[in-house]
Amino acid sequence: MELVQIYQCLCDATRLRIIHLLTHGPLCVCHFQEILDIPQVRVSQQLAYLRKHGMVEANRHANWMIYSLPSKRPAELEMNLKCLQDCAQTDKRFRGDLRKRKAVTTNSARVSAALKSSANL
Amino acid sequence: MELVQIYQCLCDATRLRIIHLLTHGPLCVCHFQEILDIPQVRVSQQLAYLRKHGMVEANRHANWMIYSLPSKRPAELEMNLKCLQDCAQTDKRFRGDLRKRKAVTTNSARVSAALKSSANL
DNA sequence: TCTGCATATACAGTTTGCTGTATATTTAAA
DNA sequence: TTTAAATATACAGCAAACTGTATATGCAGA
Repeated sequence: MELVQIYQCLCDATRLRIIHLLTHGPLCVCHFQEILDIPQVRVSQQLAYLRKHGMVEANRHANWMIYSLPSKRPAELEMNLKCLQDCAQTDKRFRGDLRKRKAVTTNSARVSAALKSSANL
Repeated sequence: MELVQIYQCLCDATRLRIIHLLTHGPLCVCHFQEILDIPQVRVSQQLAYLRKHGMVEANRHANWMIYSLPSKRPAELEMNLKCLQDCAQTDKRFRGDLRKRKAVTTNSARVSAALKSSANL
């Protein structure tokens, strides 16, 4: 993976929030929708972009598509994800996303089983 | 500085090489031109983009414009620059740029004085 | 097999960005 | 004050990306 492609994936606010959320574990589309508070189309479109660029992996569980970071990650991606996590810690928006994330994932019992079985972090 | 803006500055191959070069110290436009082997216009345009986004600072020394990273850098920028340096170490292209950089800066005695007086790294 | 839910894709409009050509600006020196 | 060197800007063409509307796909249950 080219370094510049990593930055291309991170250079849009929505994608950046998606990737940041994924550094804390897999999520399904409906979760992104709720956490980010944006229409389903936009979530799917950005996820398609990230998939196309090898930045995320998708696994279907019944009706839900569970997205996660690639299980095998080149060094430069790993470093940048770590850097992103560090930077996000002091940012209001990212912290808010994580708060919502916790609320959303603990409430949806049906999906959480699928999430667990997809966890590769 | 917003994190996403940092990634926007790094998401173009030319800009990425420019920023990487600057992590090793200030340079003037003609140096970029020679190291990157691209026309002067493109260098100036990308530098204008970076300046507009607060990613570089410019100082005139006689005919030359010396570009450098901002003297005061927020934490998230500092972290990402460090990460970039780490990632670049194993990349052929970036290593080649640094090799050229060394050759170019040691050869142009006239400009090197200006470079030294601008060094804030 | 029909229905509903979750998600994806097609398409179009608009914006942003990259590049090249031409021209302008700034500075030092003759 | 003219000239040349270094750099910047204006403009246009084209490609890429973001967004919304509409529609399609895949899956599970009745």
